[in-house]
Amino acid sequence: MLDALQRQVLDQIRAYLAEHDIPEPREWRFAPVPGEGVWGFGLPLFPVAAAEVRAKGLRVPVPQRAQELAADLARQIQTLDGVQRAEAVRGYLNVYVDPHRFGQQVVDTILQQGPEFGRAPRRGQRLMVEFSQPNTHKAFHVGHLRNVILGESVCRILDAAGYDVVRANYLGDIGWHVIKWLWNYLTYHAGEEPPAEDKTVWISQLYIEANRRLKENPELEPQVRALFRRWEEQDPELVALWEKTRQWSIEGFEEIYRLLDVHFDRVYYESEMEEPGKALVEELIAKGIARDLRPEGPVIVPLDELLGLDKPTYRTYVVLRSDGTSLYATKDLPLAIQKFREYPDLVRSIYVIDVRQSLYMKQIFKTLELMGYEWADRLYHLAYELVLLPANLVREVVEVDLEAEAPAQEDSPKPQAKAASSREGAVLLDQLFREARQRARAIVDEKNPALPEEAKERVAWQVALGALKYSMLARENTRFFTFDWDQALDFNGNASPTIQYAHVRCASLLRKAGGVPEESVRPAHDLHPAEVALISRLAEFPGVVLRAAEEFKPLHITNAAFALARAFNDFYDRCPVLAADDPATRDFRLRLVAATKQALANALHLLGIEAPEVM
RNA sequence: GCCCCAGUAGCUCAAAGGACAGAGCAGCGGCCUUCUAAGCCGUCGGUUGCAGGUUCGAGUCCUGCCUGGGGCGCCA
Repeated sequence: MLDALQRQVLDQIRAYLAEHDIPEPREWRFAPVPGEGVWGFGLPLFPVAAAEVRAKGLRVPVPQRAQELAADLARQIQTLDGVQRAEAVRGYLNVYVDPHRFGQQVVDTILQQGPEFGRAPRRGQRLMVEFSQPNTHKAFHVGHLRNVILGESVCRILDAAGYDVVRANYLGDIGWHVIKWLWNYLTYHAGEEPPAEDKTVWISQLYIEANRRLKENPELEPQVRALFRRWEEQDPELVALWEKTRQWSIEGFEEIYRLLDVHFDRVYYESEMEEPGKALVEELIAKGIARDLRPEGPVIVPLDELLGLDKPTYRTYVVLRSDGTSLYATKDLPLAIQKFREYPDLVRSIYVIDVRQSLYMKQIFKTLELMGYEWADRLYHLAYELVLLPANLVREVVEVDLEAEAPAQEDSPKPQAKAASSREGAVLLDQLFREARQRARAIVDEKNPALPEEAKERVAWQVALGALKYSMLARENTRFFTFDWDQALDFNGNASPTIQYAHVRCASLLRKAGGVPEESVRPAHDLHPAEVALISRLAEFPGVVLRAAEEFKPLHITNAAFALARAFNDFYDRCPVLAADDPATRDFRLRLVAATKQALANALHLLGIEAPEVM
């Protein structure tokens, strides 16, 4: 928001450097100026000084030269309109701006832009984000949650950064797990229908049951294999059942997506990729990219060999089983092609998939490159680490999903035997949601007993879901998330309720004031340090959004949102608004509060978290 | 054997090669006849896994180790 001023400062610096024959650094990056109650930006001059010393062979220590340059520049920049003060401090050029003048600008901008604040102009560039990718006929549990929450937030951030985002889902609607499920259904549950509620639970129970039966009676396996053959032959009756049961799963997923406030623009089905995939494998063989070892072996793509790499890098992978049945790789290749056929203008095709598939993703991308697809370099694997579970939860997950992602070792990282963790089936989503809601509800009852019942329920859900989402987003994508009730549902400190609460406080103030003064106000009072800090946090926000989009990191948004909430709470504590000393101060502060409320809401929106009016 | 990720305060985590490594939780001590205390203030807490190197400057980059996790031709 200080962009224009920063550009002017840079122009001055550039002119100075040119005049003194000093090489320009590759990149300029301003940092906030340190100190309480001041606002501005600083620039380290060490890189410039180092470059000059090197270029001219000076015998001056770099820090000393940096300080000299900073001092020289400070004198010039001091005179720029909008600069309150410029000074050289230990090699840094610090430029302070007038918080009265720019504070007014920041507040005006936010109030004028409203929900658009923090959003960049449209770029006219489209990208696709594929995420969630659940398997039908299986459970949806806490392990799958991180993907959905991360994917959704990244989409919102990219959209805010000006991209047109296509949200894609890819359903694992066929494979051994589906056939096992159908076998169990046909043999033991023929004709049954899932309950209207909890479809997913019912479906996952049948899946668990199928696995249990096969584990206890391995002699039944030929039945499953026979069923798989019927599927391969596209037995109409079986296909009809598959379609019907798949729909049950899909309805269950849609319910979960609705609860999470997630939606998709395009859904691909794994089953649709099978035939194109097999055809593609033949093409790969014909092109000499794949090697057909059938019937003794599978069809492989020997990437390292094709690329002439001695060191194992891309290695070799299998694209088709020796019996001609398909694998993930068989289907991922045509899927990538299909995406670009539908959306040839994608500037990026992003896959939100856990980090264990990094090598596999590289293999797929490289194969497409070898096939000559010019868009292969636009494919991007957005990797995230797994959700770990405390040891006493792990067994339950394995129970739920016998092909679980969770490491099933008793000594998995950080086992925590907390009472809250020992609940039965705590990892299933509906139970997770129920527990979260209950915990939030207990706090709402305690904090705000006067709230009407309906509002309490709504707030409890907003808080519960927000806490869950925030706890998963407020960490580096590449770090493990160890699920823990007390931590995921911690409502204090660096957590979403703190941010929501700040939003509520803003709302409350504005309600009591009876609205926001409409006219722009230039603060005339001495701005309190807490006010200046709050304003500077507000001004940072649009830049944070762009950075979060560049790096696909909602973490930057959580950091900014929490810092903003803290700055507001500090302001709230120290600066009376309704009872301000004079009407002008009150008006400015009310507008500042309204701007803060808007910024908090916009930040929460990017995280997929609701901003309540009351709590 | 090769590759990827992580290692920062007691715990969970931040920190775009830049100013004194910061938050939260936990602990201790304060602040509610004044806009919601889901808050604020203070305090305690650090050899950033180890050893070198590059740089004016390294938690961040490079090399080598250590520890933990993950991946590596018919799993998904």
